[in-house]
Amino acid sequence: MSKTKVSIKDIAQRAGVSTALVSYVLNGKEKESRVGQEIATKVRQIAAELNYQPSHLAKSLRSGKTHTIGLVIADISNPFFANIARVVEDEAKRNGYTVIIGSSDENASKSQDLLDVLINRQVDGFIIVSSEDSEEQIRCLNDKHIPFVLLDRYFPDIPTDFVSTDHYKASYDAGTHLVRNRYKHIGMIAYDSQLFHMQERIRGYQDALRDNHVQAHEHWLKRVKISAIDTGVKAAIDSMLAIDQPIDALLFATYSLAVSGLKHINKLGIKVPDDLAIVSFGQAEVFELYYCPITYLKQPIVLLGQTAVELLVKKLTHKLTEPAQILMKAELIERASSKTKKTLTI
Amino acid sequence: MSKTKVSIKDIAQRAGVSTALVSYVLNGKEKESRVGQEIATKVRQIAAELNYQPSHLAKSLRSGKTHTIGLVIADISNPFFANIARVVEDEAKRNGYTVIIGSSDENASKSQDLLDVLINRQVDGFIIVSSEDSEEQIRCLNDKHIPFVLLDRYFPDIPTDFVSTDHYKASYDAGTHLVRNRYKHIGMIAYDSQLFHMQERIRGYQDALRDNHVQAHEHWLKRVKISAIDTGVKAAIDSMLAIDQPIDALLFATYSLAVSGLKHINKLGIKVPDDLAIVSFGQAEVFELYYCPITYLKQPIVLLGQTAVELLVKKLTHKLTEPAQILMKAELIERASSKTKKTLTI
DNA sequence: AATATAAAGTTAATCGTTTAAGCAAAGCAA
DNA sequence: TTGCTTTGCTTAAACGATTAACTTTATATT
Repeated sequence: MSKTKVSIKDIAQRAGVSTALVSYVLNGKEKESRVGQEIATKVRQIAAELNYQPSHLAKSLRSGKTHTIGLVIADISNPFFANIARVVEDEAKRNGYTVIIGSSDENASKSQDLLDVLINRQVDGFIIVSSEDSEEQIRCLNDKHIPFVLLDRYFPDIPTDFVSTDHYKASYDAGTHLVRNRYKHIGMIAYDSQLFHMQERIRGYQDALRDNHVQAHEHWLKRVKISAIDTGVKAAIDSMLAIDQPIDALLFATYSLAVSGLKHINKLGIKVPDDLAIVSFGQAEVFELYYCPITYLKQPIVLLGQTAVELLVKKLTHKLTEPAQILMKAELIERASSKTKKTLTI
Repeated sequence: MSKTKVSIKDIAQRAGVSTALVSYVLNGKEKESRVGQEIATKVRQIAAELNYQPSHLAKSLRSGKTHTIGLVIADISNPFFANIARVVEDEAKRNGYTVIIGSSDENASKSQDLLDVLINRQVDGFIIVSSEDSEEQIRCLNDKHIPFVLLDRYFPDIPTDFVSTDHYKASYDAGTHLVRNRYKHIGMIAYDSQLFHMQERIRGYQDALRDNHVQAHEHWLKRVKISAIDTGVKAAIDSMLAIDQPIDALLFATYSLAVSGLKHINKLGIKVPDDLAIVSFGQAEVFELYYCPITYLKQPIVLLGQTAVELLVKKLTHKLTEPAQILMKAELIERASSKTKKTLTI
């Protein structure tokens, strides 16, 4: 009923003591500060009676710690990031932290804005899925000694902590899987991005072909601008099918590319996997429910998110000294979309 | 380079004035506070030089306003909520607010925890997609005069502001659509929930059948526990197909139910729409990419989110006096999964 | 008895900002 | 000269909590 929030001062008044004493008691520092037993219990009781809730703001202002983590992702409405966000949220809560999420739209300037806003809000640290052209921003955070952990994407040239999937290996596995299943004309659609994880996915694909003695065709690899996925993917697929050695298998570098690509493939009336085998990064219901379930690379989202939080919290509490750079394995979930190719029996 | 954050005090020192003056200038109160022209520009210049960023914490502590909105949803990893979250995030940012998102898992106690944490963080207000059994919590917020706007779900018995889809009409439209397309045995799978929006969806379905002179069968409506979706949906579908008048069309009350249901339907080898027509609430890629694209009820997510933020901001700035209760229409997107039933020609 | 130690609590500064109230100097009118 | 207004700026309290440093009283030690 009491309109005003109850503060430490109110408790002090009722107990007839100073605010300092109340603070000591409520922070469990009675021993160090030699507070009397009776008065301590009295204070605690009054606090309970008044349903005292300490002010986060005041605490933070004093301590410089907000117990808040900034999570910077590309887009919360993308299932991959939404799942990451959920894991981070839960794990952070377990550690007494609150998360503020911001979407950068894979855009350097938005990403910078976000960082500024969050720094201004004095988040204690960041978990960042870096976006295109944000290398300088990460360098800057490093220089300013702002604690952060990179998630899923990292910059090999910057010495930062990170938790990431082994994108190279994942892609390599996907390529090898397709070759083993007798596909010989394997295409890949990736983002037109300088980000290292994308380069690694591409390199993994290329090495897989090379190591398996498949002569890659230059038109089998297409890079699509992130700003125009649908038109880019459409053009890429059309061209990959029109060349002299048309593809019989296609690897999508991301979930969004796959969704866009599958739409187009449906429209073209192409049959998966008989006309075209499919493997994709990412995971979602759509891969399960497609008429021909899609083989995909399942990233260890829960572990990635949990580890990132764990690492960051350790940094924040100075329990982490040496740099942590963690790579995790993606799992290839084999479904019908890439099953062994039927060879023509003449 | 300067290690410490620059405060108003630093500026005051350099300018040789008091902190009060700096504050006046930086808040554009030079006129009211009769600050000299020269000194004002000097202060502004120094602030720019030092790249001064006011401390949100201090401001908030003083003003009691954090310019933060708490968004309480069931689960950020669910596409519907993820999309809502994205819209709310963007719209809030446009208004100078930061959003803290929390997932309640459709669970009253988690929801209460969330509210407590966020109130303690002194968010200025809430946007809430209420969860099961949270009616009392909403009443409580109302009593405490904590500003909030309900989103998508509301309680008819509590006088609150809300922005919601017209669930009844949406469901009614879906039912009518199926009847018009010659389906006569129409089932519905809903959540076993007391929440009004779910009751409305059910009522809409029932009224649609009644108004179209379809005699409903008691086993055509199944309520599934939210804690065991997969098993519940499986049992529901099995039973709806096993009865004497098996269903030829099925309406899913939510996206999650549909995903679960479609999985099972696939496993059973049931053909959509020939064996069973499908309509579902929600929207997602999976509905587009299913072998037979799914007819769905498209909720005006962007408008819902934007309006909720707009309303809340108005409340927070006292520009809203009378209660706002807004219902928006869902759009029925007709796809192949509910196309006109082939009637047997003998 | 003199002094040291311990016990129990208070004072006041601090975090960074806002803002009501105050003060001094100058301008103006009578 | 006296008094009033205006201008330009400062003082200090407040928001709510923490904490180093201090005071006071009681008890123990030599």
